[in-house]
Amino acid sequence: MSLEERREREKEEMRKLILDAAAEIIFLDGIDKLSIRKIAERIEYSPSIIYHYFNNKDNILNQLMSNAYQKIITALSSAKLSSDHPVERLKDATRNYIETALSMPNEYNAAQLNSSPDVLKYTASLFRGATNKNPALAFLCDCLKDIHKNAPRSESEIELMAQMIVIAAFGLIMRLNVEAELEEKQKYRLIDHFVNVTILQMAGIYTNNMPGGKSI
Amino acid sequence: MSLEERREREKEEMRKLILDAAAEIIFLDGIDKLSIRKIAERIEYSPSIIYHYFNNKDNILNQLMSNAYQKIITALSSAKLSSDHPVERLKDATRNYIETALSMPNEYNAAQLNSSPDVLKYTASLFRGATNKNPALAFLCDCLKDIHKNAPRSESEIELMAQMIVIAAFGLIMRLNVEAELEEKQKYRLIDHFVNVTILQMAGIYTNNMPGGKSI
Amino acid sequence: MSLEERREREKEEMRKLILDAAAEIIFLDGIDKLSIRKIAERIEYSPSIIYHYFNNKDNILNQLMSNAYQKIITALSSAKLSSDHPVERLKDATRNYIETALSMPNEYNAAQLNSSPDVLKYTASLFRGATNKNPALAFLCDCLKDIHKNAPRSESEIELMAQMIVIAAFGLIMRLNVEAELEEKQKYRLIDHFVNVTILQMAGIYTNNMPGGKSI
Amino acid sequence: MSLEERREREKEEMRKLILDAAAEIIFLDGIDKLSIRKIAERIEYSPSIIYHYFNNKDNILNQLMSNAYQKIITALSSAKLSSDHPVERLKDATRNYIETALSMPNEYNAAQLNSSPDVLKYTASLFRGATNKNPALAFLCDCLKDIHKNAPRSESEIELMAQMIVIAAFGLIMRLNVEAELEEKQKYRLIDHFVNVTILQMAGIYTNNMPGGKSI
DNA sequence: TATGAATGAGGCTTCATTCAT
DNA sequence: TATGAATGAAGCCTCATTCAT
Repeated sequence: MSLEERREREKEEMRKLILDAAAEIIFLDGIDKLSIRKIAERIEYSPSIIYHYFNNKDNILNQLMSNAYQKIITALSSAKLSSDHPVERLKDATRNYIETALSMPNEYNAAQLNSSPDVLKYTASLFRGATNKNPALAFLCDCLKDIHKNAPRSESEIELMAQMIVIAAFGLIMRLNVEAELEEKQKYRLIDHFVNVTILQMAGIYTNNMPGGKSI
Repeated sequence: MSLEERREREKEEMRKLILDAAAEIIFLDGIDKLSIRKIAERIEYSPSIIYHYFNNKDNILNQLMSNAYQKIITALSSAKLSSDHPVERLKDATRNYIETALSMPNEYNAAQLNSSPDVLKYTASLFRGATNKNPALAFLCDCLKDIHKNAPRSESEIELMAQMIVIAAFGLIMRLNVEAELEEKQKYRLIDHFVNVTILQMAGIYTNNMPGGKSI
Repeated sequence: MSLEERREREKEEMRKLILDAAAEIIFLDGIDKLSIRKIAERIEYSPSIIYHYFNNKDNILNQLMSNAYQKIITALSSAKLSSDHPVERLKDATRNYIETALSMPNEYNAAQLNSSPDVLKYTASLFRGATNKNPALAFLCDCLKDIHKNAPRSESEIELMAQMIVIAAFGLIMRLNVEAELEEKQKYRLIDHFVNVTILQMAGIYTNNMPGGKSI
Repeated sequence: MSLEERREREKEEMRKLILDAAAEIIFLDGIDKLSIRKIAERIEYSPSIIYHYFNNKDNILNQLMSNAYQKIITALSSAKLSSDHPVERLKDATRNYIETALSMPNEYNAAQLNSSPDVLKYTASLFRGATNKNPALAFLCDCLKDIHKNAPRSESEIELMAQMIVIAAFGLIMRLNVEAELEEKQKYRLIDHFVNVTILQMAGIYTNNMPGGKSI
């Protein structure tokens, strides 16, 4: 079986090569400039060969989207051990998530705006019970439970809270990508406020008062 | 003048026909699948005639975007007079906004995800001082000021709050559009929670406690 | 008949209007940018009406070409009376011709490069006996005969001489138009040399020696 | 390598096929009627395949122009060794040049009337010092220097002379192409006169007298 | 006389995909 | 496994021309 294994491995490498090239093109030119020809050019093969590794262009795109999502999840989990205090963990993770997403705007947009089942498998967050399938939600729920451990909420309440946070973070990232000309300073002002204030409000922590205004 | 008037009316109708067709295509296939050819096919005219009514494809798109924008603004302002109580007004307006946006998903997406200056002129919300240019933000700020009239916040704090709300609403709408297969029930659960709880948290109203859990 | 006459006059005026507009477009944008629509725009009528005055675009073009040629001929004849001395007249006329042609490069090119019989009727210069049809040749032949009146050449010889001059002048103008980036100074150096030396050589006047080199 | 070689050869053949078709179209309809579609039709392939062999339409045109240029240069240089006597060489070369040009009228016209820098690189003849860049001028200057070696002229005078000859030859070729209906007999009469008389006059050889009239 | 609507052909070009080799 | 040739559909757009009014 060694031969077949090696073949499979080589095939896998080629697939990766193609996906990387595609990712680069998307990063540089945007998703609708991606074409089989451009991929072929970049990997220095002929366009036709790509069809040996993927059925068609959509296939490639879907693979790509899922991969992008994986990256973000990985980034998220790096925050898992960051602090004992759940609120700190929540803030760290959110900031991580936002920054990772902003570092690969095209893939993030493409993945998060893609409605194909292949991609939604990874990105869907709104259905009831999504926590069990979606690591980002799962992580948030853990934090939220921890935060409210003295006056426990129902699973359902916690999930809704987490979903609202995910939704809002998504909105922030998306608009920052769209309004790309925004000044850096204002960009970080918004992110800071989101992480330091808004999330905590959504997590049900803050009272009436803003946090002393110093961060504003 | 009757002749000329009738002609003008007919021209306007044709323009509307074209715009409707375009909207439908965007709705079905997404914005980057819109083409002059597809529009022509749908209205059962030759492609060239479209250039009789619009200078070029971008023209059509811009018209479409600004129409979408108008609809939303109209929806918003209908909430203006809805109630004396600012919290109610806030909730009404948000719900209105969300529902209007969801009623024309692809136009909304197209408008809100478009980075061209022409469109951003209407949709940009994140820059400092956006309140002065963006009616949705302006409306939110008015409510927020009213809500906090007993312990006034700075203009800047209020704007940030409003921006966070806009961002979150945008995130919600966007994800609902992407996860279009979501069950209706869950969809309205999320919207209700957003309008009845999340917004109020973001507006700095709610304390630690959820509102009795009745809406969950 | 007064009514019909007036109608005809008005029709003629419209035709002129159209031709003028066409000429202007050709002058500004070059001949292959000429279109019925552009003409219509310029005269502030609808494109269709143009077909009331001309059968088609080619018609317009042909009319235009002949007109351009007429202008040049007119310019030529202004030299007719310039001097008693035939050599001076020859030089004057040639310079006039060249300068008029250079002042309307697009029309000149278009007219002179057009092979349609309608235009050739005016521009053809090479056939035997062309002198009788072509005023430019006729004028040249007159000068040449005058110049050589002491040792008369045959009509045929004179015509050949004139044709060579016409050909050469045409070559000069054409290349100056093509090599439009040429420095002004060099441009006039070439024209001067052509008028002061080359023509005289072709007219059989000069001997071995250049004219003292002062003009070079 | 045989496979690759054969492929390359076939590719070259296809390129030639395309260029020939283009030349034919230009010959029949003029340069601004050339289109990818027409070429495709003529070679009985689909339009898109043409982009497999050339990057774009301009590419094809440029190839065509430079081929035309090469042909002429080759024709010219074949006259280089034709005779010891410089006057004979001058006459031979000129005749060669004219005949080569007339054998590919539309390519010649297209090349010589093209104002794009890419083409002018090859065809520009009027600027001061053009002799150093333009083989045709260079060849002429060599002859002229040789002819006048007993009473040398300045480089500058020689270049002007050569330029006048080039201009006149260009004018002759061009008008022969435009007046394509001219009788063969008259056509050769003009060429003969140009080569046997006019050039020599322009080269500063002939005196007052025509060469015995025998050629007329 | 004059118009606006409409078309079909044609302009360049890019692309996903198939197929023979 | 890999290639190059080839196509047909599609992208945007311009134009000459016709026709009903």
